[in-house]
Amino acid sequence: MGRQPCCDKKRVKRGPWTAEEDKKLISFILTHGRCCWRAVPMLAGLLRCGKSCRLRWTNYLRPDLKRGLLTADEEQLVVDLHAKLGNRWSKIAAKLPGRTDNEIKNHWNTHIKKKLIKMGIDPATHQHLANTKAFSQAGTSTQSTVTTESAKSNDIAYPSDPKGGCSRDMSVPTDSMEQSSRNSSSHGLDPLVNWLLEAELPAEEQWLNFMSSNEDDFSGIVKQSPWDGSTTDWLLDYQDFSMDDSSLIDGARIQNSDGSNF
DNA sequence: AACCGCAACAACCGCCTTATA
DNA sequence: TTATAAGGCGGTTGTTGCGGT
Repeated sequence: MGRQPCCDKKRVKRGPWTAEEDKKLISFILTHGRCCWRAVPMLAGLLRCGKSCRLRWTNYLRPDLKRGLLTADEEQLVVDLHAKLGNRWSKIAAKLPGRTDNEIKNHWNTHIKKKLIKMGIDPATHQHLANTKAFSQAGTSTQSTVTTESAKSNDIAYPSDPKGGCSRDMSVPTDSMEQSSRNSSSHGLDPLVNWLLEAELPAEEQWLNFMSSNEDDFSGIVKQSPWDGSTTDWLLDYQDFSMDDSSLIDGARIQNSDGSNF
């Protein structure tokens, strides 16, 4: 007996979400909190797969999401964490509040990876591409797995970085990353990275938990949700959008009333 | 103006893990 | 203990917009 599909693919809508669908989903979750995702489409009046709803909410509609490109510091942290954790995007994302695994994964693949390659770093292993002529001729260290201290510029700082990145012995073989992540004190990570790896950051669900326990009390949501003062403004703004207003989808998406992104 | 190639990112797919009956 | 449902994760694909020709 095979696994059942998560939804009837013939009956669900696919592709980009419309503003109206977003509105329905947001409205539903604001009213009921997050419950069983499989039931959400039906209850919210959406012709979408529950999984699709979850993804849309998690990666795009959650009010605590930061929008826009990763900052240099965030990018640096991603590199450091990736060196330790590998492609565990959800783990990495957990250390960057307001960022999603999908966002980080995309940013890695489109930006960071290229930067590292340009710098002569293998993005997979975080080691210098030792066998490339250019770097071996330049006398670059060949086996140091690299992470960094801090990013003060847009460039990722790496040892032997021709642009002058800082150097540090970070010889953590990729294969042992899992082990290293369990015992981060065994090597010389930044205190910040260590702390981030060990600390349980506040869960984004906190406010949702609150919502779940106060489903009938919207005043409470307005008082305590991360939307804070801009909450109602945003909701009003959102509801003012025309359904055909594709700028909502294509542009900076959801913005505070002062124009700043969430 | 039209076409093409590329980059960016939203969304999907399939597998894995976890919870529960 | 096992089967199943549901959520979560990571890899991949599809769409869109932009710059160059």
